Amino acid sequence: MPITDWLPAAVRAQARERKLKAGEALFRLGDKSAGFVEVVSGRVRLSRVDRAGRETVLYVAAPGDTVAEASLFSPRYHCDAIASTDASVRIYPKAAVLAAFAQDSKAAQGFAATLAQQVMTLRTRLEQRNIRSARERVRHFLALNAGEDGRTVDLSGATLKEVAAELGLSHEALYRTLSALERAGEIARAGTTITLSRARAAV
Amino acid sequence: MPITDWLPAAVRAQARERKLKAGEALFRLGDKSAGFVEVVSGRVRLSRVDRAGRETVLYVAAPGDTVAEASLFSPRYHCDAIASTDASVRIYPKAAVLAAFAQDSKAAQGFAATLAQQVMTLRTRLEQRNIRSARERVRHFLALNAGEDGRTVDLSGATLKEVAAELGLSHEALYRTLSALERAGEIARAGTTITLSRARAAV
DNA sequence: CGAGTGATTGACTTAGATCAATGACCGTGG
DNA sequence: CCACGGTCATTGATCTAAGTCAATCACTCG
Repeated sequence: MPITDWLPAAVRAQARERKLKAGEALFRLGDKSAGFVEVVSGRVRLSRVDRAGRETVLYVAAPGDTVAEASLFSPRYHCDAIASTDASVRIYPKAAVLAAFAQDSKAAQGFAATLAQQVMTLRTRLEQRNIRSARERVRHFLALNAGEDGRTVDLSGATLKEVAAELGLSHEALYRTLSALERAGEIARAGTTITLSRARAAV
Repeated sequence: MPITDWLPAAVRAQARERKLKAGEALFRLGDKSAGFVEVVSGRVRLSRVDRAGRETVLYVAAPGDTVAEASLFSPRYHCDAIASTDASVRIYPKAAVLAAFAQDSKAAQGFAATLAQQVMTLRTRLEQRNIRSARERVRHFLALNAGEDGRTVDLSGATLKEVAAELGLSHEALYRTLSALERAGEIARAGTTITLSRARAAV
């Protein structure tokens, strides 16, 4: 869900760019919230540090991800944001965003729609993680990512390693599972595309 | 995030109640969207059925959960909603909700805030699932759920079995991990409460 | 032409799932 | 008032799927 889908150009124009060195903090728990953030390059992790000094990672944002949307409605940040690699980000000032929402209810709806969509996607992904078996997990993934025709999955743009990470599997496990499915005749692979065979064992 | 936190009473008053028998569909993919849904009792699953007739579960909603928020912004539902048990739900009519948002930008913001909060929670939960080791997973959970003092986790209201499900562990694994942590002196347990010991090995 | 990365496959190990059994509680119906 | 059925909490034994380590091949990029 690219940010351009819902954020009015007028607001986007007010973004502040910022470069971060690996290890540098973008904001810290308790800081006054400046706005929400889009990661342009690098990785930024959100985390909390407990009394014992131990860091608990909440999320690792990759390019294209946005974080701290909730800070729009809160005076302070609720966790730390730290660059895991050299990174660059865009900060969308809270005041500008909220003003846009107040004036233009379409913009607010677009924002809500994007968030609702994300909630759905995340719930689905979480559901996926409840599946224990690698094979079932991969089937779940393929079923959900099949294109219009319901039987073709196009991976172009993502490496299998990335898919493995999304599935919560080691890349080796994914390779093996895919070959097993292929050997079993459930899928056929051609380069960047996977085709589901119609003949499927009943569940 | 209870629905009363953000949905204006005027809209709540317009909810339609509906009872479902186990197996009965609340809506189906492609149906015109009536509004979003709060599950009052029972379980409702969201799923899709692929060409081969195989059902892929996207999410299982329990009492208190809301589903199909995104349908507010879409003319049709994008999946099936089927009662897994006898269930009752409340449907909040789209028109009423959207009208409230248009008139009262506070309501729209409240909605967005709730969604943003959920996105954060879900991302965190997903991050948790990326942790392979049961022990680390439990530590992550405890660190995130520690109360104000940063070292007390109160489980009242949730059984350990429920916690295990949330963590994506078998309940046995959770029991064992907790006893191991206790034996190791990392935590102390007293009935429904778990206390983190300050003395923690450095990471 | 190396260096770096993805894709793939083999061998080995282990953490956690699964199956099982037990005790503590709790409500409830006779 | 108590026996009975149900659920949670807990622990033991066993098994296997998936992680980890490792090696190879194909590419691509300066």
